[in-house]
Amino acid sequence: MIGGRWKLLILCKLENGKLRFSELRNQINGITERMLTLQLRELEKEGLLKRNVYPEVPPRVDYELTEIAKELVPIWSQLSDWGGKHRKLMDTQTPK
Amino acid sequence: MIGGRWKLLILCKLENGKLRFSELRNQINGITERMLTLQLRELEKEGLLKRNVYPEVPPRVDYELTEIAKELVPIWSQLSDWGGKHRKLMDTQTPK
DNA sequence: TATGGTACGAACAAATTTGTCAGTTATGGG
DNA sequence: CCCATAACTGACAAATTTGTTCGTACCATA
Repeated sequence: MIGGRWKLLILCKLENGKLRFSELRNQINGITERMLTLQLRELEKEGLLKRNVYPEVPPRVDYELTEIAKELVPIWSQLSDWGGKHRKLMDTQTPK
Repeated sequence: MIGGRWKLLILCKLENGKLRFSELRNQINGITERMLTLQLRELEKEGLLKRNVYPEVPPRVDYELTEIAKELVPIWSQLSDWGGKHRKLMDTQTPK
């Protein structure tokens, strides 16, 4: 469910609260609008995030983690710690 | 590093000790020899598992988790717990 | 009337990951 | 000599994921 190039990254950005589409786009280096849309849609379908549309002009939409996704936060933070600890291992694949 | 369709599965199988190539092949439903080889090679390069070749005939090779990979065990077991707890969420993608 | 910002969608192409299938090596047993 | 076995390897194809480029609706403002 959280596989692929962007999903974990998106979820992490939402760890500290709601973000708008454009905020996510700006914070995630290299993602295209298309990919962001696709991934957000999938995460929504999977029940990991909630999409809020505000009926304004210009349009405003934001995203937030569901309760279920919040339970994952401590887990991926452990993964992140592991990654930090064994950083050298990852040099083979981080260059890009 | 542990992304893709097979890697976590392979690592999980090795949680309780060494397994031979053929044992992995038999325990992992649906994997082809080619995929198993490729994934094992990558996991080895990444430093997550160790390959032992015994100079016998017929040939024997087995694989085991490295210390570093063992540190990941509790983490993916938490992921697994999370999955069990929210199983209904996953019905969308488990059918196959 | 023309322009701009926001959050997309659609058509298509490129790249990456998986899968299929047919070998290969090495050696002891019949 | 021929066969069987374990663990692969290589050529190629199919499927999946990502990326590129353009277009849309909406209304406010100049």
